[in-house]
Amino acid sequence: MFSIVFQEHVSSTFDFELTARSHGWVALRPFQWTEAGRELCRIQRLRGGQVVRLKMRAGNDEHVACVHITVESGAPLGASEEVEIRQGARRMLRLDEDLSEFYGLCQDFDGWNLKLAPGGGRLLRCPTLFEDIVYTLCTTNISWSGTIRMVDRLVAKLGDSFPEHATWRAFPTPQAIASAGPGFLKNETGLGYRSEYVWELASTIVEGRLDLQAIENSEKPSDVLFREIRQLKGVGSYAAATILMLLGRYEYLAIDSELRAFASKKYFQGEPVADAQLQALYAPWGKWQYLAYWFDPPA
DNA sequence: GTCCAGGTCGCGC
DNA sequence: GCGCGACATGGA
Repeated sequence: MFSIVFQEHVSSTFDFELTARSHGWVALRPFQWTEAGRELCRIQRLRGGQVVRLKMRAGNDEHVACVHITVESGAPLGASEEVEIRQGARRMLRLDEDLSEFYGLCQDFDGWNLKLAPGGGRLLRCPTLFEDIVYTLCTTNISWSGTIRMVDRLVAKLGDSFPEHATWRAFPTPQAIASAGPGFLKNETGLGYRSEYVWELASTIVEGRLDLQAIENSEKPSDVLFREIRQLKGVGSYAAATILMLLGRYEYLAIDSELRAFASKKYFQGEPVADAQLQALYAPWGKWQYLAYWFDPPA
């Protein structure tokens, strides 16, 4: 077994643990948080097919925030594989995202008292947008325990294994999900009616009819992107707003039962709240609305 | 059995 | 554009 350590630096304020545990993604396979080592682990399949294990932890450099990435693999890594791992880690931890404007607003926005510790505000992502979208589809119309279970089975049934550890599996590729077919997803992963959506997403990618890389790198305004993402089967306004968040765009609120309950309790004395009222509530935050909600402390 | 979960689709109006 | 029932699955 081979092991190597990379180091990634962050230019601005960054707190590794706050980032790793910023929202539910850390509980979804193949992510794993190890409390003892304060490590974020993930089994990852590289484009070339090799399956590696990443263990990420805070760096101990006093002057520059950094992340240590230990990579375990069955074979030595090539240069392109190192680049892929580094880029994946930067995406997961949003090391290239500039939140300084949001930090500034948190300091001095009248009437608001967001609970954002220094170096927080970066919501964990998967190494690829595809995985983020599948996760998101698995959060729709289901309890959180159901989301965990569905993703767990998806990985267990269709993910590639780490060498000599059959149960350490990476997230399935679009190819694996596309060729498995909707019937397999429905019968083996418990995705239920979402099976069609996940299968269609994977298939359109495999067939080249959907270019997620183009969406990832798009310079288009967020409202245009929102409408494009919204075209994906199974992606409504909640999911589209969530996916925009995962693209680093925070101007759409992901309105779901959780947000409704939270805002109703904190701002409307427990009364039912219309979506328009929720929009109006966080509208002052402009392009930072999603984060404003996420770090808005309970009453 | 019934209801609902970090919703969305397709229909009819 | 808006309101409505159906949708798979598992837990309360």
